Amino acid sequence: MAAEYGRVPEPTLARLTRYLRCLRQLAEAGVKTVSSKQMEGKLGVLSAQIRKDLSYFGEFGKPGVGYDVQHLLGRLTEVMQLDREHRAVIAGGGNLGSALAGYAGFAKSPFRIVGIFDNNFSKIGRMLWNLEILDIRQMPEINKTLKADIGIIAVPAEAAQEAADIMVESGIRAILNFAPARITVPSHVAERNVDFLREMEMLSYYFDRLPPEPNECAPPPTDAK
Amino acid sequence: MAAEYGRVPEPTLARLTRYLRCLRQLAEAGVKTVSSKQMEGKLGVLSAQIRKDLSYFGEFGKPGVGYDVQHLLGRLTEVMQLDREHRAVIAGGGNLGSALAGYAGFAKSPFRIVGIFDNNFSKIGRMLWNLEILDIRQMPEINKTLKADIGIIAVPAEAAQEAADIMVESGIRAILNFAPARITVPSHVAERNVDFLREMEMLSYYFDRLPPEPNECAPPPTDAK
DNA sequence: ACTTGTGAAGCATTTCACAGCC
DNA sequence: GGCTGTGAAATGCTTCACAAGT
Repeated sequence: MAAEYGRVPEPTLARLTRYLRCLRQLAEAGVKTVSSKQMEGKLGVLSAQIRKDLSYFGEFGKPGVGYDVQHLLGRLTEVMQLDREHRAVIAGGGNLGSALAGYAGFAKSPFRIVGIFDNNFSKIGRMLWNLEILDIRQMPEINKTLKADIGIIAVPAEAAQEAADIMVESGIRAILNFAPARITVPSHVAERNVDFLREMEMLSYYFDRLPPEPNECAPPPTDAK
Repeated sequence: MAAEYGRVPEPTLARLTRYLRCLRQLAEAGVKTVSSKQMEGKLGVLSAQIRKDLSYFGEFGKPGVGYDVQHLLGRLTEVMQLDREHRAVIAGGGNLGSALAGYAGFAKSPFRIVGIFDNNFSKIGRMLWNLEILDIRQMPEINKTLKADIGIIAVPAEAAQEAADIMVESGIRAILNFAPARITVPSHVAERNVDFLREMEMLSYYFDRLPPEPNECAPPPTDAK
């Protein structure tokens, strides 16, 4: 296990999760076989890109035929390590932490929320869904039994680094940071950011820089490309 | 207005939002002047990268001195069009929509949530924070008065495309999609995705592919600041 | 006839390195 | 001395195009 594949580009990893979703749908629909060209039609990713992405992890297809849906689904699930349960704790019992703890989409995923923590005494002890909000200062001790390896940061920007530090001390190996602030973690801890304020700011940039809405007329032959 | 800068790489725009946050902090701290090298120290972005990014939009610095914090902050805020209010509507009155509608971080941003919609009659009419949940089927009509230009999709994956279509029909010009599903929009509408399940799946990949935790030995010369 | 897997070409972004200015 | 702005080099990712397999 934990096969070594050399450095895989991050965009490839991101697309892999899309291939997986597509394959799950195909499997559910009972489709036996799929070609990279068919997936291009469904996903809008060039077939050559799909084949190149898959080639980082092995040879899964048969020339002239395509890929066996079940087999490819299984292999990619292994590659992404989504074939085992991942236990996660949340830091922050506010709106966002609460929404994440109750997210229905986790049910069909390998991720389980096993603990929720806050530093605010008015929240500690309260129930959120089926979990009691615990004192974040006790996370290192409590996680010896919780055994979570993923930490989700859902606290205000100012508290994000502090939460990250406690998670690292608690033995967390991967952190998903929702706070609009950069955190620093040691190199043995994986980290990704979900920063929706940034995404909104980027949307803002594109205002008045989009093509005009086509009305009824034939589009002008401006071939600005 | 709406100055044309040629094609700006997306990674540059993403970093611009980080420069802005850094500059706001510096301005608040009363710092007058900053060099790209100092920002490299704070952000971990190479000074040459910072200067190249800024060069897409103009020449803001003085050789030998650096950048005037207030001036650069103002110019970048204009460039990103964050100097005017953006009105946003949310589709989906569940956990996530509710958390977004109540997000305290919007207070210090140019973004205002002006409406929240759902298709579920058991939710329509209920109050969420200070807003009544409205019938999403009426969004095209209601948005004539709301005049929102950003739409936030916080519905389950299966309903995401439907929500996007109604938003486009309502005159929305930019969509932020939180659903773990790809949506299709016309080219005059900007679109970005916030897909935290994907981020968790990518974290999963890195398990057992991280360097080992250092124990007692001399700390590595990581110059994290 | 159709599809995979992959070198090689093409393109985009990052990093280097330095002339010019304070 | 220190810093900016920017061509040029280096790197990394995507797309092409085709030999080989079914």
